[in-house]
Formats: sequence, C-alpha cells, structure tokens
Amino acid sequence: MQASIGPFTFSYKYCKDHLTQSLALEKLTSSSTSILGLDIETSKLPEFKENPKAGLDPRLSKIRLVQIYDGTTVYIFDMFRISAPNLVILSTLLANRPFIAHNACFEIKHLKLLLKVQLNIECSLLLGMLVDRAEKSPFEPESDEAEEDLHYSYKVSRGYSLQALTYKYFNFKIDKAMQVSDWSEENLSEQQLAYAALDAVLTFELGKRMYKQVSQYRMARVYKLLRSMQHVITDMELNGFGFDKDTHAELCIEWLGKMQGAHATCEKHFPGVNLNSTKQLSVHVEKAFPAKLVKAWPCTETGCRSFSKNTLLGLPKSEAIDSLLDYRHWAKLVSTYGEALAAKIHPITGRIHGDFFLGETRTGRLSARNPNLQNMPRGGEMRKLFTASEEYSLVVADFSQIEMRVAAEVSRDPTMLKAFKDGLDLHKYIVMAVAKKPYKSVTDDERQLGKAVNFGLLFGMGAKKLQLYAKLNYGVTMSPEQAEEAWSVFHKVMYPTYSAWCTSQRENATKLGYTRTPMGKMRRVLEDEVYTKAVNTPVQGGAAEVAYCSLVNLRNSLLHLEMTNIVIVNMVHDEIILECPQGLEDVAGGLLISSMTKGMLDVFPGAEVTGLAEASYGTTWFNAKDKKSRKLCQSPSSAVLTPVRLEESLF
DNA sequence: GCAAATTGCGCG
DNA sequence: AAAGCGCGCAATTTGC
Repeated sequence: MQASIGPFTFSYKYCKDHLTQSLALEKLTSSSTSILGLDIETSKLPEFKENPKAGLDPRLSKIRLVQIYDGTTVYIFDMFRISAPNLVILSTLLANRPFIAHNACFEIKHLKLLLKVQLNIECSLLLGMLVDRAEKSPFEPESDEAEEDLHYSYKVSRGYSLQALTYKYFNFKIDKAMQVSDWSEENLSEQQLAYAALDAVLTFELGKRMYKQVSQYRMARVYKLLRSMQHVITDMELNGFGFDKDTHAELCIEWLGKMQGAHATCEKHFPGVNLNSTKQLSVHVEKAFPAKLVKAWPCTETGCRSFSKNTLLGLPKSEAIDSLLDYRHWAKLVSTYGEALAAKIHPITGRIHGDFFLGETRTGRLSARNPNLQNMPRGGEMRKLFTASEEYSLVVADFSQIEMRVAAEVSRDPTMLKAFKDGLDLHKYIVMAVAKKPYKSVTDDERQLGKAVNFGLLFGMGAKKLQLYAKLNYGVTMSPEQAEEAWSVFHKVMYPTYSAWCTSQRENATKLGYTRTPMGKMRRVLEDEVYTKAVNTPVQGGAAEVAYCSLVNLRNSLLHLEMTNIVIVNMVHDEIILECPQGLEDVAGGLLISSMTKGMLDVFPGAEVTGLAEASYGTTWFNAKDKKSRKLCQSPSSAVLTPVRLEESLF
C-alpha cells in the first residue's frame, strides 16, 4: 500500500502470512540500507488487561507488530501470525542489522525478553534530547493552536515524543487518534497499519537529521556512550531488585504506629492542624507561638513561612518542633516507602523493577522512577529489604570521592592530584589544612567537617551558607570566622588552581552560552546560572560519565566471559550493585573494580586510580555495605580485564 | 474538577 | 555583590 501522511510518502506491506513474510524478509535481508527504522506494537496479556501500564512491560504483554523501514517500504510483521521458520529469520535479521527506534530501550527490552534478541540500535529520543540541550533557545510551538494542543508541545513526554520532534523538524502534526490503538484485535484497520508504519519512518527520518546535528555539536562520542548504556539500563530494568515483601509489610505497620504516635504528640502543640499543610501550620504558629519567634521565622523564596527540616532545626529547640519533625519522619516513610512501594512489586517476578532514564538530567546523570531506586533511605531498615535471591549474593562497589577526583582531573589542580597520588583522603586533607593539624590525627568526626567543606565549596558555596550547611547536613558547628577561614584555605591556600579553573569555566560559559561535560555533552546556561552551573556540570557530569563507562565495560566483560549469572541490579550515581551466585563474589567484585578503574581511565586517561573503588558483598543491600558484617572482595587480577570499546555508530 | 505550582524530603 | 549541584515522589494549594 502507498501512504502519504503529511510530508511523508512511503509504501507499507502488511505481512500476515507465511508467503508475504518470506518475501519481505528476503527483501530486507538483501537490502543494502545501512540502517533500518524499527518500531513495535505490543498488546497486553488478557490477564493484565486492567493494568494500564501492562503494555509497556514485556512480562505482561506480547509483541503484536514489528515494523521495519528500509528507506522506501515499511514491512509490518504480524507476530500473532508469524510462522516458526520466519520467526527465526526475523530474529536473525534483528540481531544482525543496525536499527534505529524512538525510545529504543522499549524495543530492546521486549525483543531481549520475548525473542532473546540483542539489538544493535540507535535511539532518536536520545538524539533529540542531546540536540535540544545544545540548542540556544528551546523549541517552542508558536501558534495558539499548538499551545492548546499540548500533545505537540515540549511539555508532553518531557518534550521528546515522536510527535513533538516531528512537529519540530517537519512542522507536521501527527493525528494522535491512532496512539491508543488496541493492538490485540484480530483484524487491524488500514489506518492502524498506516500509522504503525509511520512511526518506523519517523524515527528513521528524524534520526538521520538529528545525528547530523549531534555530530556538528561534537557530541557524537557522548552519544555513543549513552547508546551503549541503553543495554545496561534495560538489563537493570529487566533484572529488577529482590525485595522482602513480608518484612516490608511488617515495617509498614510499625511506621504507621510511629506516625500515629507522633501525630498524637503534635496534637498537643498544633491542635486541629493538618501537619502536612505549611499553610495551616503557618496560621497556627502566628496565633499561638511567641511573637518574638514568629517575627524572626525564616521564609521560603515566595515569602511564605518555611517549615522545612532545615528551618526547624535552626529554631530554638522545643517539644513542639521535635514532635513535628518526628511526625514528618514517619509520614515520609509511610507515604513514599510504604504501600506505594509495595504496589511496585512485580506480579510475576516478585521483584522491584524501576525505570531508568538516560536523557533527562541537565548534567547527564541517570534518573530513575517507578519507583526511584536511587533514593531509598539509608537509615532504618529500608535497605535490608532489598535482597539477593536464595543462593545469591549482592556485590556492591562505590567510587571513592569521585567528584573530587573529577574536579582534580578537569582542573589539573596539582595539590588535589598529588593528594590522590599519595593515596590521601581529601575530606581529611582539607581538615588538616583548615584545623592546622597533622593529617594522621584527623578523626572520623572531623572528616564530616571535611565533607561539608569539600561538597559545599567545590561548587561555589559562600562562607555563610557553608556554616549553616555544615551544621544541618553534617552536624558540625562552625563559627562565622571558621567558615570564612575554611573558604579561604580551600580557595587560596590549598586549591588555587581549582579556583582559577572555576573562574575560567565561568568566563567560557558566559562567552559561549553553554558548558560541556568531559565527554562533550552540552548544557546551555543562562548568565545568572553560570556561576555555579559552569563548574557543577563538568564535575557532576564527568562523574556520571565515569560511571557509565564502568557499567558498559562491566557488561562487555560479562558478555565476553559469558557470565550471564552475574547481573546488574541497580546503580546510584557512584555505586553499582550486582547480583551473583554465592561463591562468585570475588569474581564479580573483581570484574566490578576493574571495570570501574577502566571507566575512570576511559574518561580521564592517565588518571590516578589507586583507592578509586572498593567492593563488598552480603545478602542484602544493607549487609553488603555494613561496616560490621561486610566482606571485602579481593583486588582484581588483570586477566579479567577485557579491552574497552564503544561500538561505532552506524550513521 | 483537573493540572500546575509549591513545599518538603528521600538519595547522590 | 553574591551565588553548592543533580534528581523523583507525595501532599496541599492554587489556577483555570
């Protein structure tokens, strides 16, 4: 059939019987097109019809259609009617040819789980995101009509839907009526087929244009890294993280009790007030609290009274404040980590499968949701709930002071570099300089001060805020003079080269209007953002890129060694969590450490890597990191190292 | 009545 | 002159 939809003219062939499928596969197999557009449509398994998200989960759905575009024709394979021999040929094609899809992680996950195929695939979503981050003024639909119809605006699907990008690049609006098609119907309408075909055309056409832009912006290298990372995050999503449902249910009851107890105490001090409402709290405080206290009460940016933990801790200690903080603590656990988390337990695997996203943060870090596996509470019992399967262990490794290391590398500050070379802990090191005492005599408590100083001052914090920050986040009391002294020791005495690098970064970003991560990801910055963002982006972004390289290296090594029983289950910025059969902890830990070491060197060749990372293991996330019970893995043998290589992009 | 904005807080 | 950054989620309030 011929189709002409807006500026797109193509033919499509619905392949629903053995003969048409065979012919199509023959055509595709012999076609010389270097890259093929790909899209799939899934339909929910009948028993999960009621689950609105089942169509996105390869365990709760089936693939109905596979659409492949070779530049002229879209071949639509009906997977409900494919013959066994053709399924083999199609799988071979999928495994051996390069493709492009929009949000390719979706295709990767489904094809990996349902067809056991590892795709080699570009992603027009990642490309669109990279270009958008690099562009001077973000694309905005300018007509009123477009504004009304948010589907085409950058607000939908976080701005990079196939629809939004088609509107951006082709000024054409796709009829969205077909978006919510029921792909489980026996017979598909001609219109359904045409629009199913269109998506494969769009990703192909958009991808070509956007890859060109990504290259022009000199972001091809970072794109390749993200492209490889697709396989890591889909592995994590498919693997999920083991979760102790029963203990969690007990904990939920305990939290609820604690919350109700705290609520009762609060009633004495805030009678009838909804403790979750800052507005109601404010009204009550004005009426019932001492006038002197009310007058000096800190405000938020918008001029409302602040009731944040930091504000409350800064006020004179009282039973009322303590009870409110206590309530908040338990209420947070109940609302975010209670039933809501239990609802995320997968009906089939019993594990928690979060989603990860490569293109959403300004610096290049990973983001996570449904649930966010990157903000599980460290305190309490939470991390004991995340477990390895029976007969398995969790192996965990953290980068040590990764942002300080990246700061040292990008600024080439000789003092920082020397300190790492000497195997020093930079948090202790700054305390040594500030408190003017021998390095060896710096205590663990004092190290907390060092963390506050480093994390604050690295990204441009002032002395005044540092004082407050140290108190609230690290429980360290500093006088204003001490804070001033710390600021000046950091910038003037210890790391003047880093300080100068910050200045030049700011000047550069102001001049150019953007800044870059070490691997080249661009971030536009407004003039009033430059002071902090021009410094933060390369450091935080560089740390993320080191972690990405590490994960890609690890996955390559595991594939190369055919160790499919060692899997990645989570990553939290500077921490990587694996699951492996008991007895293989040292192997997994060794591979992990060597991959991380390699990752650092991939981004910063020649970097000092001693003390870069340490691995340990246990049966739960908590145990694996607990100082008392954890067991360390041996350092890696060089034999397990495999060469690092990012596959070439195929455009 | 629903969506966006605000506030607060968990993590790095 | 002064300036930490980066996320997601839940509850409430505000705006249309």
